[in-house]
Order: sequence, then structure tokens, then C-alpha cells
Amino acid sequence: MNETPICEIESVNQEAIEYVTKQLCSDEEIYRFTELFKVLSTPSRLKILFALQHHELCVCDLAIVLNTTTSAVSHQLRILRQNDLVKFRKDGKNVYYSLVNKSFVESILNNHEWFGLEHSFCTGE
Amino acid sequence: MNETPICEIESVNQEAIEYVTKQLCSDEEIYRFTELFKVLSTPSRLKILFALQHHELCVCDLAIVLNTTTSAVSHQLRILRQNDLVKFRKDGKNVYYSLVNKSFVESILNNHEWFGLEHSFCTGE
DNA sequence: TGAACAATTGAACAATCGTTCATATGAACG
DNA sequence: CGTTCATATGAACGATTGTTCAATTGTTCA
Repeated sequence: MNETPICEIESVNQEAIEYVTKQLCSDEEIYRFTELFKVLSTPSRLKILFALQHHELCVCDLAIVLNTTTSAVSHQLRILRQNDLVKFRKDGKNVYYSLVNKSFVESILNNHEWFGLEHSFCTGE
Repeated sequence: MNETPICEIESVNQEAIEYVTKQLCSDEEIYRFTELFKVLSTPSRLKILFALQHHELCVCDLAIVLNTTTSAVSHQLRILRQNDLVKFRKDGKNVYYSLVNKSFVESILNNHEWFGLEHSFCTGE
């Protein structure tokens, strides 16, 4: 039985641990980072954001663009709404969605070299 | 029974759909985006990246900083390794991990205004 | 060689998540 | 009103995931 899963204090770099720990974000701050990354981590939601970058679209339009159902799109739009990434306006029976902060999605695209991608796709050029 | 879950073609903005669809990334490109966001979307992995930003650390050190087990850290380090986010060097029994691309993590921090955060935390200032 | 220890790995578990299906809401229009 | 259609919602399902536990690898050192 191993009561202390972590190694003995003698064998680690105590100074580095203290320094790094002091620099580290709080759990709450880390959580806010990861929550946004989680929203961006599914193809369906990312496609919605990329699509809305070019034009506002209703739920029906988005379902066609993503080749899925309006129900699936609506569920994902709710999550994007809750995270203040998209807003909507109602026009009769239709609900048109658009980006809350267009420059946010653009900045993701502009940093696409992060992803080791070679081409400047997703920009339509 | 509803054979066509998507609305009729007459009621959507056909031009917008065609335009947006043409601008949209390929599925493969979208997938590469989301895969990286997925790696960044858990507190344990993000903490590891933030910790390594300030100093290289062995698995044991990281377990102490994250207040978890070496096993949990090692599992997450494997994922970070597979995504080319961290590298390692061996020194006796210890394995020291560091960032492959320091500017990558820094660029995340520099863009923290994305997250609606008010303070410049995580920078140690 | 054998004990000690850092690190890795695989199986298993609980928890989370995205989609699907069925149903409900709500507006337009005859 | 009642029908139609766009959208939203809730339950349920399968799939994925992060952690835990147990076991293993590989190195150091006496």
C-alpha cells in the first residue's frame, strides 16, 4: 500500500515547484479558460462559428450548411448562446443567428499557424 | 412522419447558404482545429502547460503542483506529447518535461481578453 | 543482484457529451 | 380557430474521456 503517491520531497526541485505554483492561475481562472476551449472543441460548434463569420443564418440554414438536423444545430446554438459567442434576432418564424464578437473568431483564424497548418484556408482566399 | 427534417428550400436564404458553404473549411481542417482545442479544454492539461511555461518540471514535480498523482499527470503528458505540445529529456530516474513551443502558450495568455477576463493574471505580474 | 523509486501503462469506472427522436412552443396565415 | 412550419426542449442512447488502481518498466545505488 502506497500512502504517498507523490515522490519524496528530497528528490524534487522544491524551488521550481514553489515558483511555478506561485505563477499559476487560480482554479477558477483555469476553469474559465478550459470552458471556452471546450465550446470550441467540437466540429459542429466550430463550423457554426465559422459559418456565421461570413453571414448571419437561421437555424434552418445552418442545418443545411452543416448537413445535419435543425434539432442538433439548435442544441449547439444554445451552448454557444450561453457562452456569449452568438446572438440572435427573430424575424417571423425564423431566428437568425450571428456572432457576438466577430473579431474573436477571426483571431482564431489568424492564429491558425498554431495548428501547424500550412495553408491559409478558412479565409476564403 | 417527417422525411425532411430540414425546412423547405423556398424558405431559406439560398445565396447565403451557398456563399457560406463555399467559405467553410473542409471537414479535415475543422477536425484539426477542434482536436487542439480539445487538448486545451481540461484543467489538468492546461495547468501543465501553464506550469511548464515558467520552468521545466519532472512528472513528480507536476504531480505536486497540480495536487494529483504521477499516474494522472503521466497520462495527460502522453496526450500533450502526442499533440507536439511538450517534449522531455531524461535525467537518471527523472523525466523532465518542457514546452515544445513556448510562444504558443504565451499567445494563449496574451489573448486572454477573449475570455472576458478583467485581470492579467497567469502572467505573474 | 536486489531494493528503492520515478515513470509508464492498461483495465475499469464514473461522468460528461453530442446526437437522435419525440414532443412542445410560437408565429404566420387562411 | 386550426393548420403549417421554424425552432426549442427533454429524455435517452452510445461514445468518449479523465481519473484511479494495480502492475510493469527502467534507472540508480548499495
